[in-house]
Amino acid sequence: MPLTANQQRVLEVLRSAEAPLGAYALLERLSSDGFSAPTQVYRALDVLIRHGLAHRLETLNAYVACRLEACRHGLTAFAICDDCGRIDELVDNALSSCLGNLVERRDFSPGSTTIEIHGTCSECAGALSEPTRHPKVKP
Amino acid sequence: MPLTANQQRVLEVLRSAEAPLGAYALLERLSSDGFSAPTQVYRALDVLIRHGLAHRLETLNAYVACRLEACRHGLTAFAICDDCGRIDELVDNALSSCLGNLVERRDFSPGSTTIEIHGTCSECAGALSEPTRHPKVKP
DNA sequence: ATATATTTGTTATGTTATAACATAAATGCC
DNA sequence: GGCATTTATGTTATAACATAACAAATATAT
Ligand SMILES: [Zn+2]
Ligand SMILES: [Zn+2]
Ligand SMILES: [Zn+2]
Ligand SMILES: [Zn+2]
Repeated sequence: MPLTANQQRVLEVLRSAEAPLGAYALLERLSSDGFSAPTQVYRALDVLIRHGLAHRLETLNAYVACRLEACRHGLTAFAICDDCGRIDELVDNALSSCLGNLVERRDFSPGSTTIEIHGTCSECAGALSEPTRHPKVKP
Repeated sequence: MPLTANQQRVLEVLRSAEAPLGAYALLERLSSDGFSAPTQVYRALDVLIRHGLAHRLETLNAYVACRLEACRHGLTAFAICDDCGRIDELVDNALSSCLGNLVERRDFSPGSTTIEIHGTCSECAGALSEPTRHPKVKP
């Protein structure tokens, strides 16, 4: 199922970004491309997310392009560096089964699961005093 | 450290609710109590959350009273029933160590972690055709 | 009692997301 | 090709969630 022009444009901007972008930040970057209202961005994001090509980060109200193949076949956790804003996607069988067991014990039928880990990435932890690249990130 | 009057009032409303409440829903229920602006609710919530007496559910933009003692001593996951709106707090050592291992392998230093599992609770799964109690919940 | 800090009230504004409806473009059928 | 049906897009307006800024009131400490 191919993407429409708008959907491709949104995906390209997400892919070229080093950190998550909010819908209005996307809108700004796409205004030269004909986008004029948030609806257009949200509509494209909706499709991209349903296709697994992008993710919404609930704790940031922001969006990223999917960068992990395995992502479609498992539960994905996001490691979010609060210093540089970068996102790492984590898929792990142990984690999936852990959560599976946990909800099974409660007779809970899981649909979608959100896991977002805030903290400091290895690069930012190493370079203690260097300037950060994407300072606009929530604590 | 005792709570102020406003903080207690917000906490009481949260405790008496069967499902998470948004800040403006809280404001409505507290308007007869002198609350007149969202700031007042958010300020109280801020304190309650910092004290571990309440939680914010990122995927719902809503708030619940903490109902689990163990909560303060571990990573808490929230099982959110999309049918009835009820929340179950889950603390599990296996899950914690799973996540710990996972981030350690990536040299990521975790701060706070958000885990929210949407799905259907056992009661709602059992009572297949009964009317739901809190229909206003995101999918 | 008076200075200090904290809490509260109030108004305004910022940020994120959706509703509603009109237009345009693609798709499938004859 | 014409025509109906669906899908995508553009546009305007509004809803929902959250914070900034500042003044007034209250608590606390010396
Ligand atoms: Zn992904
Ligand atoms: Zn970093
Ligand atoms: Zn709790
Ligand atoms: Zn339920």
